[in-house]
Amino acid sequence: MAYKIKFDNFFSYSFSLDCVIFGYKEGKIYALLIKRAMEPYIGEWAIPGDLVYPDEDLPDAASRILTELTKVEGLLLHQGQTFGKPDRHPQGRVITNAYFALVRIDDINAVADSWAEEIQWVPIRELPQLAFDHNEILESTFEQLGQKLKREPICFDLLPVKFTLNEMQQLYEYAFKADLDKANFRKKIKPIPLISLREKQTNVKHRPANLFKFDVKGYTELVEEENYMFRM
Amino acid sequence: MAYKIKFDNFFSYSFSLDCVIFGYKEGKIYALLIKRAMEPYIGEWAIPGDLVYPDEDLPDAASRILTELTKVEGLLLHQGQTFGKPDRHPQGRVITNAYFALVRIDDINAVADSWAEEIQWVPIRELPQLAFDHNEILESTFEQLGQKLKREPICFDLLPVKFTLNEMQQLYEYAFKADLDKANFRKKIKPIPLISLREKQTNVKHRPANLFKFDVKGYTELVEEENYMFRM
DNA sequence: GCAAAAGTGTTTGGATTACACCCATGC
DNA sequence: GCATGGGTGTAATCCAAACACTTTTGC
Repeated sequence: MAYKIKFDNFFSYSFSLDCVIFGYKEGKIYALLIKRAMEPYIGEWAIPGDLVYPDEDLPDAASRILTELTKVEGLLLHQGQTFGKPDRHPQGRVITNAYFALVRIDDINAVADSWAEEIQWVPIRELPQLAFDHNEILESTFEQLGQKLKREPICFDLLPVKFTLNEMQQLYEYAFKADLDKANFRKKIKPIPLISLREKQTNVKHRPANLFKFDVKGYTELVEEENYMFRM
Repeated sequence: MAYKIKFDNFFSYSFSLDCVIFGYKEGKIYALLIKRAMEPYIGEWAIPGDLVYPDEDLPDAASRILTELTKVEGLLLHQGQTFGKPDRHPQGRVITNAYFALVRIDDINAVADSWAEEIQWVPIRELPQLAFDHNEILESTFEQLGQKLKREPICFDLLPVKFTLNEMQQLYEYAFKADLDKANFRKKIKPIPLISLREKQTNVKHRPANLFKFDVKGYTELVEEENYMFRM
């Protein structure tokens, strides 16, 4: 059965990469969407993506897309699912692989350029109808983000460098669609090495919360020396 | 930046699918490998895989490969990672997606045909050097299997239909490279709906163990009616 | 009886839960 | 003072680990 069709005839596929950019703000997780400035699906909202260049490795293509859109460099990218329905792209057989990046919304200044007419941060639970099979891609990728939030300390890539414990709690509440008890949440995160800054929230009309930052070095040591496993 | 190169020039990639077939026997998890009967890497051990046909969806291609090799049909297939280093295939840009299937070793009778000179079940922790980047693919896929074994009742796809609790325990011990306490293991699986058959092991030189089978209907009801979550 | 593995019960300590209470700030 | 969230303590409960013990089979 195999290889009945001449091997070379198979070099007629295209391969793209869709880069889901997640951000977090005021209790909601957002995805960065673009309004497409080109066919197909011109004028519709979509995940930023591009074809993979002939000599480009997949993570490099994901970095490139992220950097072009947000000017952010050097971020860790996570591979998601691959989508390849024969008819998913109107112009031919294009298989696409989702990648996702976690960014601090306030640190980046995404601008629409040749990519897009317009860009927009949309709460992941309030998505409009998207181009291609991008609703499916985004849902599956968010699901995977949820899995990773449980076992890797990547919430700190979404939170501001200095954050309050309540901001952290709300991130998990949104991701898992669950209400958490404040006291219990704080007991649970006790083993995570956080540096308590001697700084407080400002401009709040209630008792200001303490600011923390993630202790990357302490975390690495914990993992290496005491076999610590992050779990939420 | 985007689309500087003419779109059509991009339709020069090929896309393949590698289908990792996992089986379980006597305390070890195995993968089914083929000895390649064609170039490239002729004569070397590899994961069975094939190019995806132009009008074929990815899960269909995975099913096709599985069926051609093992004659087993209708199994659930799980998507794994995608591998796309530009130089991973000597004959051009071939991006590949791993899929994995779980089978009962004794139920299938895999035969080498046009695919392969020879086929072999190899314990996943004792792999030889493989063709392409297949060592990397297999390790990543086994890692993913481990993740799924923790949160989905898929161990029953690997175990014989009638199995002993010790066989089940040993599967988890191999997957997680850990020794488990018998009494505690049995307490842990208490909530999983198993049907205790009125049958015992035969041909053992010690007290024969009771045989069980997974209660699919009971499991589905538990999930739907009581929001049960499988967890190991 | 003995070896080998099946199968079950008890104890203990640590984690999770629910809930109550006090604290600091703006107005 | 009061509203609003920040921040902490306690008791009850559940769960997991450690370990001991009994049972059933072949030889």
